[in-house]
Amino acid sequence: MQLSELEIIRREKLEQIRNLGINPYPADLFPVDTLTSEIKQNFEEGKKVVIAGRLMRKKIQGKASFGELQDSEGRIQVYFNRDEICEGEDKTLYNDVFKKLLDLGDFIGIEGTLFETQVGEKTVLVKDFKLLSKALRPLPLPKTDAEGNTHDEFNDPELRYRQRYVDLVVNPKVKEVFKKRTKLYNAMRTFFNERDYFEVETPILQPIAGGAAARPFITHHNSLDIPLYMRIANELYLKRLIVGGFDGVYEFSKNFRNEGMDRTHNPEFTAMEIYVSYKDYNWMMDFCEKLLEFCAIQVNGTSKTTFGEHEIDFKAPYARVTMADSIKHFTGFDITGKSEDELRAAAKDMGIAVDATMGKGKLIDEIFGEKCEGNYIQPTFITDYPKEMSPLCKEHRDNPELTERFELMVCGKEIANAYSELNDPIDQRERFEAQLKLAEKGDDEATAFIDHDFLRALEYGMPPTSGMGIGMDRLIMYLTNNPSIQEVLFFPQMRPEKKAVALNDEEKAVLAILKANSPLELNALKEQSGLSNKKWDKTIKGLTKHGVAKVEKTDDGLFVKTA
RNA sequence: GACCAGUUAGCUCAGUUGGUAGAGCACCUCCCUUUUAAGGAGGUGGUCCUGGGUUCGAGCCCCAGACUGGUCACCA
Repeated sequence: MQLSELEIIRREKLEQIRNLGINPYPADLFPVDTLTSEIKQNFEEGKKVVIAGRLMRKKIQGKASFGELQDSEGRIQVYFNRDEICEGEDKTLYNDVFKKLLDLGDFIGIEGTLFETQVGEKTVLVKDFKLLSKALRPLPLPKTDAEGNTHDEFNDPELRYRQRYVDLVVNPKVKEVFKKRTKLYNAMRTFFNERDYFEVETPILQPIAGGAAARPFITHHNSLDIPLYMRIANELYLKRLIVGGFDGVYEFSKNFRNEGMDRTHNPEFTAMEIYVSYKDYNWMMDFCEKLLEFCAIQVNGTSKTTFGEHEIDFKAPYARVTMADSIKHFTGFDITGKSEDELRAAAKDMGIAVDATMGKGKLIDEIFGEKCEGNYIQPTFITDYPKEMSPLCKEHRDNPELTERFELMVCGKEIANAYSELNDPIDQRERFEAQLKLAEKGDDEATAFIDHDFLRALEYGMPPTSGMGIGMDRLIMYLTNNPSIQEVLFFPQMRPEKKAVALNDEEKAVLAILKANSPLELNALKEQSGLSNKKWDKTIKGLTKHGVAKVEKTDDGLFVKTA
């Protein structure tokens, strides 16, 4: 590995620290008793504190210095005075360890007392400090000026996502996003647990990837010698638990879909799914709007949130519009009672690309997606979806062409999807068979396998149940005003960083000679390689460049050795 | 998948018609005992994303590729 000048300097300092008898990575606990936030909130002149964190600023002014210590809560100014730290004659701890050997980013522990400087900055007067962990790589160091402008911000998205640990250290706003994410989870758990709904865990490795239509990741179990799929949804398992007698179950489900990536799609993402027995989708709408109002307030302190140019209010209740009314409102076309051909002609008139394979449901869905969906900025329930789009949803009590389904639209995108769950096992089997036929015809949105065990469960009887799924990543994007899913995932999926260093044939051959006999005199190696002058030159340069071989000059001549 | 943009020091970025690669911060040396994005003086640091090509000469022009971001398409 090629080290930069800065990294070499830090490694040399590490050696010097060891030479002073200081362990740069001590094992023993450090008795932290205060966080920087507590110091700021309950400031008390002269109070003794023990704090720890990264040294993030170091301004040496001769025999005294200011610094900044960053812990999990933020930063506090620290003041290093030579004679406070070194009471005797030996000033090594200040002059050498602090001034020369400590770098920005190093973890240190500090014992000190609180005071305010002449300009009124709350500060820890350092009485003693201890190196807790040496940082060998330099951190980027954004700075904020008096007007709040950030200079040299660490803002390259590629570096930020690939090295999220660095992003979190130097960009405090990033940490806030993830704190809110966890607050959202906690708020939901509180809301559900208060109602005695039961948090469960269901299989991620599934023999049939059911519950949604998406391409799964496939893997293989060696001792069973069967394929297994990473779940694309957990719906069918939660319903089995309702069959088993739980009144309400929920799960935060990491789902995996082997599809394209963009700023709203990551191959793994989180859905919250909840199923409650003896309820229907009307009840679930009431539940959903109360839940989201509660969550927004828990996360942001208010039901209002800003997303891009929009201000959204999650305060309940939300408007409820049937899909037919929505289409009538935005296109003037009434879909009720229309035949497939009439729908296709209408869609075509609206400029929507249609083809002969599209059924009624698909046509309606296209019209809605094209002409209506994007208009719903404030939270709005769209209800009563066409039957063929919803194979797990109960038929509408008033209209056999529709289902008892709603989606919650916010900023033109779906964030929740809910049904009165289909619990008629015969109907369910027929819907699965219909899906199977669609899949055989080549519709890749249709589910190609029938989960017979799920049908068996339904045959034992599932109570009337309403279920809902919420896209957690999308919801937290709204609540933190982030237009990209990568900003709300700690470690978004990225392409592999680098291809492995590829050596060419000459380089491989020379390396093989060298490995058998290292170090080797340079000219001897050259002769053994049998390469022409030019080839040799290129090859040895390539090897040193890749850091696999090293040329050293001694009094006896030039020697090559493996790195 | 298509199109557009980007990739230069640890970080953020300049880089003129193709002619010895720059700044700020960071880093190193020296001075400085209540400063605060930035005290003073001096200095070090480069795979200009990779590989080809054009050229006397390429960070810059041409071709191919990698990665990233954006828009669109596809996909819940």
